Amino acid sequence: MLKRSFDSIGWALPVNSSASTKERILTAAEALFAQRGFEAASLRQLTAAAGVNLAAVNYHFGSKDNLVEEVFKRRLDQLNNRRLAALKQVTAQSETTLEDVLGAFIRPALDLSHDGGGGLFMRVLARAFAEHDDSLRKFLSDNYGHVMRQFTTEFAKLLPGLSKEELYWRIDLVTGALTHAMSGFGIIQRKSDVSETTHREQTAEHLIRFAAAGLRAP
Amino acid sequence: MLKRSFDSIGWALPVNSSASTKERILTAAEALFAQRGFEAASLRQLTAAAGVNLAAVNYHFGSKDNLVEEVFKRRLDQLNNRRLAALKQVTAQSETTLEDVLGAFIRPALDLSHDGGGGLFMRVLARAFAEHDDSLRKFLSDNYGHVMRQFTTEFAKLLPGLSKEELYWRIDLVTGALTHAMSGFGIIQRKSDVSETTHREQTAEHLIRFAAAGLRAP
DNA sequence: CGATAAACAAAACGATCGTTTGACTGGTCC
DNA sequence: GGACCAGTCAAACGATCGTTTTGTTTATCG
Repeated sequence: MLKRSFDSIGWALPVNSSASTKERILTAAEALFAQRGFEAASLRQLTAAAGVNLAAVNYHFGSKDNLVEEVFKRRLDQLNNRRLAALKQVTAQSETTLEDVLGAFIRPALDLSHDGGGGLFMRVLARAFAEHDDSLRKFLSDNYGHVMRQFTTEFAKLLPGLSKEELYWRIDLVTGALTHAMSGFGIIQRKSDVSETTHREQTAEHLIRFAAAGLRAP
Repeated sequence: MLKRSFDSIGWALPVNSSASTKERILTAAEALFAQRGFEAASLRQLTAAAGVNLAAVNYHFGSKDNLVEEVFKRRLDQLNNRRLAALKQVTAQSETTLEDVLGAFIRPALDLSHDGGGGLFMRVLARAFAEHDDSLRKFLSDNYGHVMRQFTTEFAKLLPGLSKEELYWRIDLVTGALTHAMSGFGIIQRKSDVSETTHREQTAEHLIRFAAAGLRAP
């Protein structure tokens, strides 16, 4: 198989021994999926990392596929809720700027990369994006659709000169830039003398500045 | 395993029966890797699609890993050459605009998605991006580095007001938007009444307009 | 022609995969 | 106490994986 620099996990998983078996599986799954991908991550690696029996996955989740779906749902619901809450907050202000809405779109996504105990989920999502599965597309559309529609409506208000098609295109490109930044693949790497929080805020600022100008393009 | 809408390939591969075994394997591999991923695509599916014997892969390429690398190299070399040629052409003009350089960066990548017999490679690349493997990062850096440096130099000339760090960030975000657009995952889908060529040119125009504004952001 | 080597094909190899089975545990309720 | 049940565990199942082996065909060249 492909030689990877992490044929063994290499770092200890933060297994909370007091957590339930289900929780421990979910936590380990998120990390392992992010690191190895859905197909390459085996249930034997996963259950060993989680400190549970091999059969526990099929017992608690029915199948590996269901586990994948659960890992997704857990984080996507979080992201959706935070995005909508942030959007509600900025639109409640007397004057809402494009940067405000972009912040509500971008910051919860970047935040997700480091809290909730995981922080690797965005890589999972980036991988899933790339997998380009039709059933995944439908799943994301079902779970993301209403959020994207709300943001699109707000963007449209703030960019009245844009045609619908042009607007869809540009939001799509913003999503691409955001996904790329989140996946951490880009050339920009956090320097060791910058804290994770600071780096995330810098990323958000760069993204918002870039995206705002792109959206406002003539 | 994950239920996919294409558990069987579903469409006939354009296997040129006169092509050499090596070529047929490479062509089939590119399509299958794009569709299923590197890990999920089995040599049995691959060789069946290519119309060659199972052992042919290990005979001609040594291993599945080497095959993956060859698939990459073949397309990346093409992309690098076309980008550099396009860049050389626009910088030879009396006046080079930011849009020109962006076109030289973006158009060869978009073109790659539909010619050369494959057209699925960019999905492969997008997947690879998301896999976030360190060895892959090194591989891409080795094969991409000099091209990116040349483009960065040109961008720097055209955007004298930008700090180096800011410039790196913005080029990275442009790359993200480009990758996303190429992967075809976005909400924007080609309509059936638009030809592939037209759709590609529209994509290029949207991308260039968006990226130029983003790069020029105050 | 005979020799040499590259190319192809069929079959099997050991390993690993997701999943299932059946036994055993500890606790809960009648 | 005995019946019940969710949970855990070791062990095994059949399938599929990448790779190797072994033998045959095909082509090249002295």
